[in-house]
Amino acid sequence: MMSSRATTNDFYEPAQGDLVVTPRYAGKKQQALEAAATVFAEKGYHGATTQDIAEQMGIQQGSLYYYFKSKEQALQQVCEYGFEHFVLQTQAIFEREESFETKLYSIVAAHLSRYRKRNNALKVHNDQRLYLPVERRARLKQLGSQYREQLESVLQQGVEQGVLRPGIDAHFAAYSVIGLCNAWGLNLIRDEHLDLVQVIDRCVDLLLRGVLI
Amino acid sequence: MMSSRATTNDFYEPAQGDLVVTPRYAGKKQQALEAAATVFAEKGYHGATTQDIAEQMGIQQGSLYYYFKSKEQALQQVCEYGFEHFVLQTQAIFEREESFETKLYSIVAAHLSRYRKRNNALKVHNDQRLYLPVERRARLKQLGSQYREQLESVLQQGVEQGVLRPGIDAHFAAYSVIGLCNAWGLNLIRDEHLDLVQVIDRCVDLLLRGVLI
DNA sequence: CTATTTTTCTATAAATCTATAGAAAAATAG
DNA sequence: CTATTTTTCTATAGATTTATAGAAAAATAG
Repeated sequence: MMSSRATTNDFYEPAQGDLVVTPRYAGKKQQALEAAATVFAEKGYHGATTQDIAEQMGIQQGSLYYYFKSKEQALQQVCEYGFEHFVLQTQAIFEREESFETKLYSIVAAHLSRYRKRNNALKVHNDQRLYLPVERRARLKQLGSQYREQLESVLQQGVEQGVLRPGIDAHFAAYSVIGLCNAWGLNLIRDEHLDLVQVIDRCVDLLLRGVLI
Repeated sequence: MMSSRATTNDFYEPAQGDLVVTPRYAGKKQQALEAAATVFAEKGYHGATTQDIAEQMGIQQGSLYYYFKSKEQALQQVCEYGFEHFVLQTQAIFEREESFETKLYSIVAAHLSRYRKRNNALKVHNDQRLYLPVERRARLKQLGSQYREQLESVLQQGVEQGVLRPGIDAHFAAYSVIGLCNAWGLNLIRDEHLDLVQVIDRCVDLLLRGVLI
């Protein structure tokens, strides 16, 4: 029996690139994604070679093409893998019934925790996705909008409920939350000794109350 | 007469790489730096070729090596050029005698304005400098520490003068200011229509007062 | 104008990298 | 165990890329 592993189309294949898959293949494909994520995160997309990725997996360079059609497809799949995880995980938080402050705390905590887990795929998404041609970024764009819109609506609700100052622009605030989290996320990766909980607390505190007395 | 353009050492040469320089050379070298900055900013260090840079300058690929010893040296010089400008410009602000709020405003304004001027070299410094081997990053590290320390001392003064809440950690706050500015800087580059002054006002407001009522 | 110096060009060596083809090895099914 | 399918390996074509050398052209000095 033939599996449908060899799809004819690069773009519409499902996330893992396979319709019918042996358990062994699924596991190795996962390994391939993580090897690619590790290498792309460290060396950047163009700085990394397929040789590097294969080495990281413990296979030969040519064998890598059993799991990826091309280096570019590997980048796309790593980005989607990392960001999808992230967005779906945060999804749940948006739907909870909680106070604004608690919700913001959960969002920041989820965002920063991911970095501490050294999520290479998410880092690759943040730093390298723009090296993909636009056609390959459609899904990423959709996920990004979804995330930002939901974050915006949390903030908008805060304004409407009178918890936030009336002058606060939800769009601006959403970008700022994301930006601050990404900046501290990098620090968390760089500096092993940073206390995750303390960083979360301080970020939330800064966002809520600012620095003034 | 011989100029000392050909230095024997890659690392200790002055910023422009030249001790004695004809005016024509100086101008062209400047062009070379900006061409490299433009190309590195758009395609990333590894994604860019010396061919791309030469094309951007309007010369042949081989001719580029009259201005740079290597592609790596070009990246180093672009990063130093961009960051040095930035740090020196901001230097002045730190030394002024002004209220905390005014000072913070000036700092954020200076940071963000640079991005709006599409400062490719600064973007390259932020995004690509880690692709340089450590030996080539010594000066950049020094400049970075200098900047962060001065920003920290502004914040520390704020705490000591009782303008800022006692719980504020100057180190954390300094990183946050930089992180927020860099995040919005990218947006300013991406979206031509963003109102610079509005972004500055909102960033400062968020940092000072947070989002809570 | 002529000689000298500076700048650019052309051509190319040498290294590297992606992607493919077909053989070999390993795993699985009957 | 044998046949089939899946996975990996080896070898390599073909394209790109960095960096260098030496000739040619342009600018400058005397």
